[in-house]
Amino acid sequence: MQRVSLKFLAKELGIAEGTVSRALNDYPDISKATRERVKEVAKKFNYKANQNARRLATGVAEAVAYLMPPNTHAISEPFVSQLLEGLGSSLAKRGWDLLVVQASSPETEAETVEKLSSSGKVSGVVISRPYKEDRRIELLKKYNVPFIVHGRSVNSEDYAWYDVDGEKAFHDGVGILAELGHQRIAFIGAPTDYNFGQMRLDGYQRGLATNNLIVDEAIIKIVDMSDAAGAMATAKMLALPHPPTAIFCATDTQAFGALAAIRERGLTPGIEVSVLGYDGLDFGKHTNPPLTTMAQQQSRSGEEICDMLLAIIDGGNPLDYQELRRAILVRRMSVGPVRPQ
Amino acid sequence: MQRVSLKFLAKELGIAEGTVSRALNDYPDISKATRERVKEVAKKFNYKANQNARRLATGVAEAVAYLMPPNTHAISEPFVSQLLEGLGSSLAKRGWDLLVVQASSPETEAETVEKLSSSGKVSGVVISRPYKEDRRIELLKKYNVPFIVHGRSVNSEDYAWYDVDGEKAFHDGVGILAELGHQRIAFIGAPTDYNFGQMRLDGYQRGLATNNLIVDEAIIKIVDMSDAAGAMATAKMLALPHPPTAIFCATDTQAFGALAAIRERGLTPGIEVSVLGYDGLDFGKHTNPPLTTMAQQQSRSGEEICDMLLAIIDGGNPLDYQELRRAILVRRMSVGPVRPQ
DNA sequence: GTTGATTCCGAAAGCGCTTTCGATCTAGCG
DNA sequence: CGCTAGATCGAAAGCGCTTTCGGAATCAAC
Repeated sequence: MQRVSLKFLAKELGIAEGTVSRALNDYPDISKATRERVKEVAKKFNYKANQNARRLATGVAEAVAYLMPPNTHAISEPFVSQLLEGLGSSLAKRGWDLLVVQASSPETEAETVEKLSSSGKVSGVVISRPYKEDRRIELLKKYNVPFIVHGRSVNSEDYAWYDVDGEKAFHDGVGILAELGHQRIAFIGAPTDYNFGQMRLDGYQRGLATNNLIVDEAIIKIVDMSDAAGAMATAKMLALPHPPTAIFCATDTQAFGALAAIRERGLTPGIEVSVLGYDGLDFGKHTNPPLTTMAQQQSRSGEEICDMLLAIIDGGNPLDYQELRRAILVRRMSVGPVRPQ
Repeated sequence: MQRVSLKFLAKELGIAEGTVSRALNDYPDISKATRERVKEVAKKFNYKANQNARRLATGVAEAVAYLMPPNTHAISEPFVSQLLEGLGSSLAKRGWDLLVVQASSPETEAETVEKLSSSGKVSGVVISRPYKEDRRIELLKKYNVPFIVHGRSVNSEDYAWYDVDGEKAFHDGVGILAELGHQRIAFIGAPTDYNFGQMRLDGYQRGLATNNLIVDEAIIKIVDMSDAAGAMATAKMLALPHPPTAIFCATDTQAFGALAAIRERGLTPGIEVSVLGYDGLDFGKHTNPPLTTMAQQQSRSGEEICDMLLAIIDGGNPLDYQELRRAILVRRMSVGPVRPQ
């Protein structure tokens, strides 16, 4: 099959290559007549511009990259899926491409970012779940690539981000539990080198203070974000002489494990021990019992992040794009009033 | 920041541009001495080749696209996530890019495939969940793009695919249920314009025949692949004068809904009504009760598909790459022996 | 009929890289 | 010492597109 190129069309039409290009791109200095003629022939031969040539010539990539979180199996996490979905559909409207990039290992991550930045493959990038101090962010700034961080690092003043206020959510969540009479509220947290892990812990602790509850390190566990880790942490805490009456988990997945561990011990989650999750996974509807959790209000984050990024690519000031969203409570069955002993 | 290009390096080194390029690409006609000198300087200035120029010059894209299933919210489905994850990591090893492409609407899907094929953006594509007759497959064949279908269409002789034998799985699943004494086994299926939907239905029906069970259209429902649809179908069937004692669902998500509907009616899934799912979602561990389901044996499908695709891109014959995997039973709690009336 | 402004298009350069071809230089050999 | 075969590298063309620049043609106006 003859590759149909601009040259081919030009020959076919008997006009110059540059003219064809300008006609296709709606330059004003091409008469309506020839423009239409060109477009017609282009359609007839099913012409599609070679993107690589186009990108090389214009210098714009018309593509953005999503840099996968640095741990494994991240994409299986629902938040990544949702984000990708939003990004993809927003980008598609504009005719841009979405690149999904995985650093093969944590060590090559910097390399990956550098390559992404300097190779001209993308016009912007979005990253998720930053560490407190995140090297990727520094690199992105250094290379002057438009980017959005989904989440925030500790110093987040000088770049664009989109985040949900986990600190506040955990503070408020403790309040909700306290109001139900819970005095011993455990915390199952995520690694605190992730900033979100730290912030949720901070919120939890501030929540304890606000409600005049004592901090007990024995019922604060920082573990992996898996159901197994959540289950193990829960089992340990339930075996304590003075076990918690409520458990607040940094992620829904951990909470799923917590529910299982509670049942495993012959107790009923939501009655004898309350479990509060965070993430708002749909799937929580189907756990036993359905999981009460904190969720972002509306989940158009992918689209919103995409819009922010495109605005910055178009010359917007990154500092104008820092969005903090609130989490709200999704009431299901895993949280209840404290049981009188 | 001065963009460091080949020209820049050449000037810096005092040698020709082409020589630098060949040195970097390990051509044998460059002396070891200059090759090392070149690489050193390249590293010093942090040179990264402009991918667009490179792709234009070589004519190879070094990228593959994953074409999202044509319905909405597909990426949230775990199978897509897993697939993407496998594809991404395999590609990363080779230094290739993964493009995630969404057709903005079903109508533009053909257009999307055409553009993908003709624009030189990718060297190969993978698509999921084909229809019985799938236009995308025809286009891909027509444009002669290397591709792998995750799943199969009705006529699957002349292209490469990777599939799990759903027909057999459903046939065998019915057998498992029948062995437990179930005589009225309902089927909640997926739309049969998807070939997998048809095949699972076929398997179910053949399973009935094998076990000498009668076909009752009242307990065969083809619905959307959502928990809500599964719940609604289940509720209707349970209200029948002669309700099923077991329900076999085409997807785990539907099965989640089925469990809910059964409980809603005051019955206990796994005791009064058995539910068998299909997909092997991890999450099924956490339902009430945990979901028994059919799953692919090992789930390296992303990597395997990637390897197949790369082999075809490297000149392999697509017909050598047709892989059929078996599903196996994951025993949990939602399936039990039939209850004597 | 000349001038000036417009409109429209052709020509050509250039994006940054790869790759072929041939020139130069060195070494080996009779 | 002359000749040939390698070993190395420079030069240049080309990938397919965009975009600037200027020339030709048309038109209006004096």
